[in-house]
Amino acid sequence: MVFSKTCEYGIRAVIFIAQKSENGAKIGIKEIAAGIDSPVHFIAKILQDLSKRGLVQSTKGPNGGFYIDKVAQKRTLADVVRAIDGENIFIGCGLGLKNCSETKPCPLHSEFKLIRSEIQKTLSSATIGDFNESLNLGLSFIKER
Amino acid sequence: MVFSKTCEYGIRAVIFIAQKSENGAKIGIKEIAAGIDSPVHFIAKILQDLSKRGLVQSTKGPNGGFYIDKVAQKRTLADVVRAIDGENIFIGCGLGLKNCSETKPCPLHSEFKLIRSEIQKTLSSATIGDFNESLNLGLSFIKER
DNA sequence: TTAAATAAAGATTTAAAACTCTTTTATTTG
DNA sequence: CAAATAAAAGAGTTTTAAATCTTTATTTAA
Ligand code: FES
Ligand code: FES
Repeated sequence: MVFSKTCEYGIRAVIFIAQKSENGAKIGIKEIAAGIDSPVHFIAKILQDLSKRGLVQSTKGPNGGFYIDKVAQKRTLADVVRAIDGENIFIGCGLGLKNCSETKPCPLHSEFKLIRSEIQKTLSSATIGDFNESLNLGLSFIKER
Repeated sequence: MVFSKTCEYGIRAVIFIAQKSENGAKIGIKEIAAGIDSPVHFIAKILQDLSKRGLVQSTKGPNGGFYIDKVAQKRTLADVVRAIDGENIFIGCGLGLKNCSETKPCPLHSEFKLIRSEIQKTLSSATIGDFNESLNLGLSFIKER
């Protein structure tokens, strides 16, 4: 809905890695793909990108994989979304006008502002570190079966 | 962001027709396309679909065009969105899980529920009739220039 | 009753998103 | 150092969304 499929996978992968890498463990790409139920190479691409931006970390070679360092733990899901889908969801007009503005508002401008700020609040108050396993306790799910 | 481009055009077209057809006038497809700044044939397709579903009305021939009857005036933007983009925005999981449910919630389930209900509230409380010109008074815009 | 106007329908093209496959590079370990 | 492992990079394919073009059907009015 709100996010591209790429972005949904990205968020789920980040959450998955955060859950699993709590104690410094590294998670291989295949395990991640299985864990969030996504195509292996597709999520690999996404993580490469997030890795360049420092939102996840990775090392190659045996026992390599993805993890999340102290710094990245403090980043938020808003950063992840911004990295993948860009700013539009945070600032774009709901009716697709090029510029959302107070001076030339669309008929739903004030309503969309509320919606966007709700989205913004949700995503920017959720740090990546919030999703580690000990906080999660198996109460939530990032794949179906 | 939240809607497909098709849906954005659709909403804008419906609002435009509602604004212009207040006194029973009919609006031609070219005028609509110009008025909302969209490709003529593309919005034509969208309106054909909305027309079949009774969300707008149309007549062919000279002086023909699109308009909105009494019944359609009472329909809401939620109906328009549902017709074009389907239900997903109202019920779908923000992280793309097949089924959003309380029993198997994603990590952001309760937050997404708030977002969705905000969207739902906005769209279902805006009737098509709300957008006629006399209410609008040139205070809002559905195209840039 | 014919010509013009207009939407409807259908077919096609283009562009973007989603997904896959292959090769390369870095790292570890024996 | 060689072999194995794992991510990075790049190229390619498929699918879906967006946009365009052409033809047909309906309505009006001269
Ligand atoms: S102008 Fe449309 S949301 Fe601000
Ligand atoms: S399960 Fe994700 S929003 Fe409900």
